[in-house]
Amino acid sequence: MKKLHAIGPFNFPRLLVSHGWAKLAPYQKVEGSSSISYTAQLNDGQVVEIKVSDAGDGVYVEMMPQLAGYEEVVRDMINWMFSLQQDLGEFYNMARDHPKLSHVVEQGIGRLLRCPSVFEELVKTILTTNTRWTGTIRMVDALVQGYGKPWPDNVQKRAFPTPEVLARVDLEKLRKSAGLGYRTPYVNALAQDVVSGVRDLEGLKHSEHPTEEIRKELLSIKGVGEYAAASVLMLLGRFDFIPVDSWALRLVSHEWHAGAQVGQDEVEEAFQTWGSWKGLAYWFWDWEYLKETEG
DNA sequence: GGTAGACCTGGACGC
DNA sequence: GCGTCCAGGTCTACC
Repeated sequence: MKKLHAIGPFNFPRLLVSHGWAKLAPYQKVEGSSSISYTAQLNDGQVVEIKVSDAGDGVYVEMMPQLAGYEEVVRDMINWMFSLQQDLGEFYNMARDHPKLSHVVEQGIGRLLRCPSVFEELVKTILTTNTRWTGTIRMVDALVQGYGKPWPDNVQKRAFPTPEVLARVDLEKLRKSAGLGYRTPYVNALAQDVVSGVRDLEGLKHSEHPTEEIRKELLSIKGVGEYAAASVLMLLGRFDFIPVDSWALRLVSHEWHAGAQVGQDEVEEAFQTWGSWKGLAYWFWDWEYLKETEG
């Protein structure tokens, strides 16, 4: 078991619930513990199970089977997925004395759980659009079960399908078996663009291009609109835009407009002062509306 | 640039 | 059990 340190402060349990990704395959909660596992397909095609547990100031990582020569690959993967090297110091300095955000500093929250690849991030995000959360879970599960490579030790566990597999899939079969509906050609086209080299999605992780440029690149993907682009930007560690969905409109409406109908402009305006941390401020805001609806 | 309608599915609801 | 309606973002055609 290997320990990886995080840039502090770090809150593992809160990272797992930072958004819904932990509930989507091939992430899986480890029964009877606070750990999480992820079934990963390595670059050479081997499938491993990676168990990640809380280590206080970082995480413990266990790869099964323990393959020699892959320590660095797995370390980089986990560092990225759990945002271990993300420095939120500047955001914390802004949030520290703010009544709606001081809790992020006190609790060491603000990181978002990621997928190992931007391709997987985008496919999952496309599958969150125009559907309920239960629909997203169903579609992702069907994709993984239908097209993911199995872990040899337990074939019930499968990795997320590669772009190569989704690029050459039978569209009608994908549409029906995974229930992706009209999203089917979007996922297939994205996979084809990755395989053909038209898009270098993984290069976006460490790109030095301005956020607006990356946003335009994301918006050029069929099925990715403003909400989806902003969501993926957040997962890339860029918080200049807010993923405005119907829920965001509801929250802002109740927080600042007494329940009156609002649009994207009002949401952006509400967080204008947070500059390049806008998205994160929105995401972890202490919403009055949530307290009301939770009773 | 703005707007309306279509896309697709599952769940809620009424009968 | 069946039919209808609705919610959820994005795309496309049209103005």
